[in-house]
Amino acid sequence: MPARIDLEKRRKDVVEAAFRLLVAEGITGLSLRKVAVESGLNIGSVRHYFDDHRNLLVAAADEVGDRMGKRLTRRPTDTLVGLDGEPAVDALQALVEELLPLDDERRVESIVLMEFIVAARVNPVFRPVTERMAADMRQVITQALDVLGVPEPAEEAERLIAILGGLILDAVTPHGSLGNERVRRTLRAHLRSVLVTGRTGTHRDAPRRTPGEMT
Amino acid sequence: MPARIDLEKRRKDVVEAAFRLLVAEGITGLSLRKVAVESGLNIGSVRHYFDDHRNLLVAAADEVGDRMGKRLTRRPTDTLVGLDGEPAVDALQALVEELLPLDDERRVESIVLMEFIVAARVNPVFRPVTERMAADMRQVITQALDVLGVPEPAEEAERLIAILGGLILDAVTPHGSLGNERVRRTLRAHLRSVLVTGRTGTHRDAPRRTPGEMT
DNA sequence: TGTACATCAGTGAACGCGCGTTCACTGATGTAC
DNA sequence: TGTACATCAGTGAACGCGCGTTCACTGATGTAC
Repeated sequence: MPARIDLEKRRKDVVEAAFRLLVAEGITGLSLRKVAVESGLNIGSVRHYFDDHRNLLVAAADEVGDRMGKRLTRRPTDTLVGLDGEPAVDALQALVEELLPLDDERRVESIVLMEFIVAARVNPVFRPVTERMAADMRQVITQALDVLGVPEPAEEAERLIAILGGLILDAVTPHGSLGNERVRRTLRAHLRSVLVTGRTGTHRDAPRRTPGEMT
Repeated sequence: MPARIDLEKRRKDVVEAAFRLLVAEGITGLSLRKVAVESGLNIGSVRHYFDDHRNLLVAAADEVGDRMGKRLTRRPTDTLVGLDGEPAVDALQALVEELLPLDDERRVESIVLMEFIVAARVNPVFRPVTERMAADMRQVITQALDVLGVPEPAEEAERLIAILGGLILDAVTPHGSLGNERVRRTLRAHLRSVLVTGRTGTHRDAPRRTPGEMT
């Protein structure tokens, strides 16, 4: 046996370098040579770890898929049981903010994710990852809304997921306008409207009464 | 003077070919050679019309910006004045559906738009177009909501724009799930919640009364 | 009316470059005996 | 304990390819006179 090297660790290092390149230059900039330079390796070594260019791309896509998967389960939906009103809004906001580019780490992941989602339209290689992510997200968010007692959780999940997609896209891309605070505020306004305003018998609605019951 | 050719018409033809390539292969596939083949021209001719590669890309981005601009003003916000309840929902839905990829024409535009929005993150050349589009959209939608009497129209515009971005992204990209009908349904559910449910003194809320006034 | 010419739409070969891939190679290390 | 060898991490030159760009060129046509 020759030197047994931690192949997985090296691969992670290279994928990390790939992430940096994706952020700086987009998927177009992700050439084997640039990744080699960025990770301090010889181009031959990069190829040694990943076999070919396609495999490197897929490895990077898988990695971002794994990270998003972890983020989705970081705040289990069980803890939402029984929450109502503002506490429910807070808890759901925390769950969902895991997915938004509100700090450097999440920003990198969101950018990488967007690059692969858009690339997947044209390159089928990325579809398994992006489809899995979309399905996981739908499942987790639907369940969260269901646990919180939102009527029609599947429909509301669709709407919330659309908002998340739009917020991520806008925050990542330089239309400039959408700073962290505005992202948070827009999200909160939506969650409030779903969890509080939308439901009958809660805060903003007058309590239901049969006519004549009052006074 | 030599043969005066309709230079603008030729440029449009080439841009049209560029759109087709963007749909088929993404921005990566938009090489001068491929555009030449796709538009039935010599590569030298393409260069003759656009000077260089960058200019061709910018011309395509400008074109999609122009088309989106036209779509934004196709249904003037004046016509919304005085609408309420379901007619308001219908009218706003019609306005906003102009921007969604619900038929081939709009689908092409949405795809091209997404490609340039994502590319703009890394390539400053496209920023003027994407920023102008974002600003126009914000302005038109804010005004529409305002005219319809929605409280906090700016905040609601932000939320609606996020939903539109997410819906476009999902509809264009092959997570597959979001067919035209689901896009329409999700949008309608949102518009209804903003225009009907959300406002005090309208359908779902009991009319406001000072305590004791009842009976 | 006729001719010379300037203009410019359109051509396509040739260039250098960065790319992914191929491949023969080096050398360190664990194992067999 | 010592030696020969098999294994494989890691190297980097060389390849063919598609790219954007350059550039000298053709030829049709409108204008000047």
